[in-house]
Amino acid sequence: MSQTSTQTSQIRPLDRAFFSRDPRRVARELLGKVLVRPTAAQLTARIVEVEAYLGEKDPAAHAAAGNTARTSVLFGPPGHAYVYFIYGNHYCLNVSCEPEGQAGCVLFRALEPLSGLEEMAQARGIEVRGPKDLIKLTSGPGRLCEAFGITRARDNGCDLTSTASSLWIGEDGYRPRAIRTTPRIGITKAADQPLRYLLDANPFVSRKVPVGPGRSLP
DNA sequence: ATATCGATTATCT
DNA sequence: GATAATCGATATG
Repeated sequence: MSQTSTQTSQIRPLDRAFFSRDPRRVARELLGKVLVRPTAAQLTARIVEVEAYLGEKDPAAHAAAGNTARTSVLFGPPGHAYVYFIYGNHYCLNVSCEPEGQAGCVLFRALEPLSGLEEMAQARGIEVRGPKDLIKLTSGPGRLCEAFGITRARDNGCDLTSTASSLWIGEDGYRPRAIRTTPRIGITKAADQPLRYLLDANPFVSRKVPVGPGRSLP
């Protein structure tokens, strides 16, 4: 039994207005929603950790470089997939937010797999034998993209509000209990702002939450 | 348990 | 030419 299963498995898409808002608001409300890849196996996974990027004025955001070939999707209409390649190795998935012209987005950092786990394991190239291995499926922005077969060539610009898309976001009635925020992971600029959102105590989040104010001995 | 490090390439300065 | 919204392996306590 998964951590966040629900009675029905009916999944309905989110509308464009949901994404046409401040990325912080979208990030918070995206927790508990479901990412869907309609393959034969029907890949679905619950969103348990995301980060907000605030557009051109956010030094940590790719959009800070302006509207370029790489970032053009961010400046387009909301609800579309922005996929980029990083460290010569990994893809990361975002969804564009705010009205067209504004470049805010939300990065997907961790998912809890719900269905199609065998196909995810195959895509990840790992064997699932216990809960520890299950976490390695979709816990981390690079891992979840590999599990879902997400690449820039295939998915960048995809409309995530349409069930006709090969990748979309829906909701199944699940309501998160406790939501927590922390600083964003792996960035150097604007690293102090608490723009990472996660489901508290969910085992699939990519890193443990810092305990308290970092105290070190003098 | 945490720390450090190498891989590998698109993108920007 | 330097850097990067990461991962997995290896080293060390």
